[in-house]
Amino acid sequence: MSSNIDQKAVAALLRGQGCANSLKTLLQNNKSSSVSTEQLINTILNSFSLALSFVDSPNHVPHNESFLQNMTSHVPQRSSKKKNYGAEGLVFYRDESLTPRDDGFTWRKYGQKTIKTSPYQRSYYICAYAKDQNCNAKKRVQMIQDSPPVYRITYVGKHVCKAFAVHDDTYGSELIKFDQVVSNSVMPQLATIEEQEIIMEDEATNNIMNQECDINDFLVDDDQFWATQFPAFSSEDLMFFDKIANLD
DNA sequence: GGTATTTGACCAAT
DNA sequence: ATTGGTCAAATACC
Repeated sequence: MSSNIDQKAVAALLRGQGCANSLKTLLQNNKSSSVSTEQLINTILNSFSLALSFVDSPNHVPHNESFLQNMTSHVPQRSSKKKNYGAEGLVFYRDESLTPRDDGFTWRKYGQKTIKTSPYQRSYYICAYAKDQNCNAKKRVQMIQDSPPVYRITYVGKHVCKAFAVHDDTYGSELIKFDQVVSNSVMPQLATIEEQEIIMEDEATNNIMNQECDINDFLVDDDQFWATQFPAFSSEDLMFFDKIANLD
C-alpha cells in the first residue's frame, strides 16, 4: 500500500468504516438522534463507492460525483467565531488514538491550557525551527477521549522551514508540505483555503491511519462535508463523530 | 550548561 | 468578564 491512489482508497474505506461503527452504536443503543440510519448508510455506501473508484480506476469519478466533489473541492465557509488565519494559514484536525504519533516535524511545546469545553488540557506546539527559519507552523494537541485515548490535533499555519524535506520520502510529499505542494486531485483549492479540518475517530481506524495515510488525503472541511451529507445538522452539530461518541 | 517543558501571567477577541 | 492563545520565567532533564 504505497501509492497515493491506494491511500485515498483506504481513506474512503476508513471513512465508511467509521460510519459503520457509528451506525452500529446507534443501533445498539437504540437511541434517537438527529443522525438517521439512512444518512449513515448513504455515507457508508458513498465511501465504498469512492474507494472502489480509486481502486478500479484512479481517474474514474465515483457514481455519486457530488460525494467526491464534497470530499475534495469545496471552499470552507466556517463560522465567524473561528479565527481567520489568512492566506498563509491552514487549520485541520485529526484525531488519533493512543499517543499522537510523530508527524515528521520537530515541535517545541510553548503552552498548555485547560479548555472550557473539554475536561482535558490542550497543548500548544510551535515548529522547533520557528526562530531559525521564521517558520510559523503550529499545532494544538488535545485529548478528546480518555479510553481509548483519542487526540485531536489541529495544525495551524504552514511549514516554511527546510526541515520537512528530510521527511519527504517517509511521510509523503503532501503530508508535510501543507499547502505548498498539494495534489490537485486531492485538494485543488488548497492554496487559497484558509482553514481545513478533518475529524477522525475509532482506534482501529487511527492505527491504520498512522501507518499508511497522508494527512492531505483527509484535508477535507468536515463541516461542509458533513453538512452536505447530513443537511439536518446545524453548524454546531457538525462534529459528527463527536456527536456519535456522545451517544454512549 | 544547554535544551526542553511547565506553568502562571498577560493579551486580544468576543 | 470570559476564554483561548502566547509569552517568558522557573524548573526539569540530559
